[in-house]
Amino acid sequence: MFYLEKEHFNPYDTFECGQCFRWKPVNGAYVGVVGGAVLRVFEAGDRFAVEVVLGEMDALALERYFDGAQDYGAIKGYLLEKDHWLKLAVASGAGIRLLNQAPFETLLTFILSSNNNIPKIKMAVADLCERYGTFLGTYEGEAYHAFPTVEALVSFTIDDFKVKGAGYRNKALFETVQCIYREGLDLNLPYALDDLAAKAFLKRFYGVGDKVADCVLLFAYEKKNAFPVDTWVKKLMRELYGVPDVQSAYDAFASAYFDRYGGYAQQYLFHYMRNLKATGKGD
DNA sequence: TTTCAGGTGGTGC
DNA sequence: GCACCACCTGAA
Repeated sequence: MFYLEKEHFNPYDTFECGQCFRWKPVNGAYVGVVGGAVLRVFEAGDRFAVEVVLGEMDALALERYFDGAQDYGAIKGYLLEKDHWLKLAVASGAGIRLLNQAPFETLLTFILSSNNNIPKIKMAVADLCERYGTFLGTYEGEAYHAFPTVEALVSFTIDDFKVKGAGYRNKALFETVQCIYREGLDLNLPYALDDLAAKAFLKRFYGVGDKVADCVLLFAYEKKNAFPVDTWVKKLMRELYGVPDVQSAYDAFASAYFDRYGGYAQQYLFHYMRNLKATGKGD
């Protein structure tokens, strides 16, 4: 069993903030697939417990997945001193942890996210795994599948990628898988590359632009200063910080203002904006 | 029946 | 460079 302190972790904040699409609430707990394992996260007294219910995952891998190397006290302390909005955002999303996910899965998942919405992204990822992923077993009457590998997907046609909810993005999935295979690309390479080179590595793929590339840098390659700029983030930069509605202005503001904790700032602020909308208090 | 969704690639200037 | 625009499709 692996444990996370409540001060810097909450399943809802972490799993519903849009960084991952394979976790779902089950009987008051959260169940999700990570690599070849199925995990269950539940409240255990003054902290949360992570139990491996199917497959295997060692403590080191769990710690890495849950971003255990980072000092969240220090990150939050740095951000909430910045301004009023970050103070509110950090408080409202105090349970967010940035998960360190597998590169191939994160790449394909965020290709599916473009001009899409969260329920449909989840649907597409689930269908992709169900069809082409390795069966991991059954837990509480529910079947679980791993995310498919490059090798498993490379023989499929463009039509095979028309999974439920994918729509026209099937072409991007197909092209990306083909490109990785054809060029014999090592998806572990970007870990060792600097930010610019890593981003260029990702943008070679059809269907990967600035936003998707930044998401993969942040959620898979542990580039914690990556700052994905989507419509929500643009909105909050305009409305909270008075940034003009020009792409270059958004980029310049993000790197100058949030510095090395850009990814964390983005998640706290994003979470905050979405919750404002969800509770009907904001616009 | 429309409209919208956590963008991207293609086109035209 | 930058401004448009089409694009699958489930849900409201």
